Amino acid sequence: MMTFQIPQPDIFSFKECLWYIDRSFLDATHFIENESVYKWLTVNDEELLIRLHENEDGAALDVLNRDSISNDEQSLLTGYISDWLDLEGDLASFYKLVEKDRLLAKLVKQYRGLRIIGIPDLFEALCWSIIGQQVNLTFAFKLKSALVESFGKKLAYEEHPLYIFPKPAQIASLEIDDFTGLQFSRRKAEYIIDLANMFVENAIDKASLKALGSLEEIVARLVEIRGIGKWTANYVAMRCLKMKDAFPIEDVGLHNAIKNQLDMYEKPSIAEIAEMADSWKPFRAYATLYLWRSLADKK
DNA sequence: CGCCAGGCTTAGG
DNA sequence: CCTAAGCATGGC
Repeated sequence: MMTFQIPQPDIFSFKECLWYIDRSFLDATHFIENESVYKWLTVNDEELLIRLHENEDGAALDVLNRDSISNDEQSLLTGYISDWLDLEGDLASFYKLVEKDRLLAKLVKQYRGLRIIGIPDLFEALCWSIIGQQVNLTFAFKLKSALVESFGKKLAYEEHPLYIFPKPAQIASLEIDDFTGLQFSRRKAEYIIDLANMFVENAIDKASLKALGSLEEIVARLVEIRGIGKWTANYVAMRCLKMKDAFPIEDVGLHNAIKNQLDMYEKPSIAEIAEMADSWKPFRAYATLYLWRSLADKK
């Protein structure tokens, strides 16, 4: 095993980030034990078993299946963690922006240091958001775990199974019937298989999507894909491309969070949300994150 | 059993 | 451009 520190920003709470990761405890692509996250990553075509935890100097990363790593590997791993936990995100500016906000002022104090937990792999992010469409989260986690356990690469950490999310080529070779047994709807199976084919044909990739630059262009590009609407496009822009102003305004969880926080009798309309979210620009993704977080601690 | 769920597509104005 | 209906699969 070898260990190194991850440079971390001033405003950062490992505990809050861990809470968010642990929320998807059914997700077999990671595992949490003793406040440490275990995950297999592919770095330069090699599989590394990492353990992310916190020590007296901040966030630290162990590579469990290696005695040493190259500088190149260390910088790739550091970059991965930074992307995963959004360590570059400017929380200070966001907190400043909402310090008097009627919804967020309290939440950013309560969950200070929580950062957007990313899904760095674009294919995984898109699959996950398609899975999450119009079903409750409990069921969505169940679907993802079935997908990963059926078609992902099975590795392990000691006695715990730990998987690598299936590659597009693997999914592209499947039929709709391969999914229905996993409780996927035929429609979602179609979307995911078609998407996998796009990746195989290099019709979509993270770098060129990011290169489009603006949120509007990225969303416009994504919604051209069948099965991806505005909600999914913004969700992926938020969790994979780390666009700080991405805003899944149609999100039911967001609606419920606002309703709770403002003690409303009915969920707010899209128009009302758009209006209150105007002052959250250009950090609407972060506003969404903190509102989602609040759902676990209903008032 | 009924309503809801971190929506999308299609048909019809 | 906007609205409504239909959809598919469970959780609670």
